[in-house]
Amino acid sequence: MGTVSKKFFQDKNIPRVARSLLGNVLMRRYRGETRAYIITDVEAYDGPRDKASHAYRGKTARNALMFGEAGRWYVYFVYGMYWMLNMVTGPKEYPAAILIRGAMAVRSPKFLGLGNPIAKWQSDCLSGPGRLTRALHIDKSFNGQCARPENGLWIEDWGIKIPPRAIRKVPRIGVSYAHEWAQKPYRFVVDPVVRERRG
DNA sequence: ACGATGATGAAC
DNA sequence: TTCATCATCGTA
Repeated sequence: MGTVSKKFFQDKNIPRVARSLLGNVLMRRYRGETRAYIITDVEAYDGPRDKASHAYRGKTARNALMFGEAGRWYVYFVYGMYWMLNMVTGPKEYPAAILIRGAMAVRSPKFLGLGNPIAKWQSDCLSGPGRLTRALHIDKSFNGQCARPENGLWIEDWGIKIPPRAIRKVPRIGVSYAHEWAQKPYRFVVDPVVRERRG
């Protein structure tokens, strides 16, 4: 329970960290209002050999954060329109990050911390990394920030457990250029059907 | 299936 | 300095 700290993200097993992030809660404070989003869709970008990763061709001005300390946001711009929200993960100098692709908005902040089953929360789905950052007003100003409440964007553990059979391991999106790495099941999604059934 | 829309990085 | 590409999305 409580704010997820740097230590959680320092694990060298990046796919494992990505998977454990499902069910954690992305928190956003914007113009005096705090909103909560249960993370349902993530992708792991794992180390210098991952051909799908920005870090594959070495350190550059854009990706330098991926080589730095875990627990900071890595936010970059793609396709002339969209901001991608990533959490820097892994040991220092090991370039890795987790892209947050989807979440469920918790409608009623009154449920904060009550441990209600996930199915009983009235919520809206945010599907797609570009839609998510647009909805949360996330832009480059978060790049390099620590994930802490003071910075307006952080992650909390509410003790929500996603049953293993509700998690689909599938290939990552939009990385067909990555050859054999494109097929690796580094995307973790909470299956919406199972999510409804189980609660 | 394709266009919007601009940063990035590699080539020249 | 040019140029292809891009961890996407909305419309068709």
